[in-house]
Amino acid sequence: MQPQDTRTTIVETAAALYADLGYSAVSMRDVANAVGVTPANLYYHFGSKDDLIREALVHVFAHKTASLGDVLSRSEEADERLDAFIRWFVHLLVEDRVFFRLLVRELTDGDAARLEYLSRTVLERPFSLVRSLARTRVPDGGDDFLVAISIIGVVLGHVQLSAIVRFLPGGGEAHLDADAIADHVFAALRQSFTPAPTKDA
Amino acid sequence: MQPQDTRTTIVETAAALYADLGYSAVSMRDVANAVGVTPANLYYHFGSKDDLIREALVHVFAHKTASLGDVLSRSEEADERLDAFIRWFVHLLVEDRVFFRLLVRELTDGDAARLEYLSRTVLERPFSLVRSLARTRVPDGGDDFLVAISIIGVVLGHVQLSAIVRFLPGGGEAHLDADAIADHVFAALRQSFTPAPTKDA
DNA sequence: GTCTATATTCCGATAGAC
DNA sequence: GTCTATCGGAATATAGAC
Repeated sequence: MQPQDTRTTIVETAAALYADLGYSAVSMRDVANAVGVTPANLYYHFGSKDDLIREALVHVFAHKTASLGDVLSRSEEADERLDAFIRWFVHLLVEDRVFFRLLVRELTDGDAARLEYLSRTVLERPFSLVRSLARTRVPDGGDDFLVAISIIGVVLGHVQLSAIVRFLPGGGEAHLDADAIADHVFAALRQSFTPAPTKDA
Repeated sequence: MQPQDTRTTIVETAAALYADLGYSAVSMRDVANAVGVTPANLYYHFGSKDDLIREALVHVFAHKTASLGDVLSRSEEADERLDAFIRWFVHLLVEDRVFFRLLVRELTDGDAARLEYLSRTVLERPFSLVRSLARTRVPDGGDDFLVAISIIGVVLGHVQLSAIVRFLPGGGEAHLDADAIADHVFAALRQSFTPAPTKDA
């Protein structure tokens, strides 16, 4: 975070506040106070609150999937690639709280334009990679699109439900560990999307 | 919605607005205008905005899982029970938009007290049922708690990602149908959590 | 039980000095 | 580029008439 230009500090501070509290719960005054400047300063750098929100989203989401290509290019073997993706995605969601929470907020509250932007910039690339991963393991008549959604969805669901794990019977700290989640999801998906021996063939 | 007492109308109107826009984005004026009364009237029925939010959540979540017991008691066979749960849960999330969106909002923004309440009233019961379902199919050394989280999480993830399905390559209306999602998730989970033939045994 | 009227604080946003 | 000062309106909430 070192000393950097005010504009970047504002964007990063705003993103963290929006992730924690939501857009409408965070006023321009709140952001200004957290940064240590006056509200008027924010209006010098950004035309409106909506502009600041948009820039904060771009800042957090941009280039977030850049490393995925490298992760997947390390192996040609299907299981290893699936494992690598799951581990990468779980760690991203668990460790980058701002990214995870803004992602969920956008899935819930984003308008069509922002959702389309989000899809193109952060999700389309990993989604296409996951979908081609899925295509090699989907059973006859299966839908590789839905398989890809399941892979992404089960990871998202796990991280989201971690908010109540400690309130559910049998839940404990061990179920919140990123590697434990990744291990479990990989073991499940590996079996799920490997064609099983059919009984009537 | 027929003519009913003002208090109930306020609660239901508020719940719908909170689900769509979020708590802080909806003012007491907004709720009052939507109901057709004055803001002062809301403060006759509810002590504060937080009280109204709390009552709206209780109204939407209470007894929401009452029908699950009946659904699961119709069969003793493991696959049929898993299928019945998945179908019931997918339809609940897809068809009750207010419930689904308030559930996601609480998972994201709820404080510990509200999350504990949410867990007890809506999630603990289905969770325990899913967990006992899981216990019969989890492989040796598997964690039935994480299996239950996966089952609930993949359904939640599917419905949540439906917001961007139309923006992803290959996505279409067919992938938004509740029964199509339920069919796919059941087929996937059935294989995933049935012990597969082990190679080294 | 619902209203009018209002107190007080906070909101997004702008003008203009430095 | 950052500030002080402020505008007009909207926020939560209350007092008191009907």
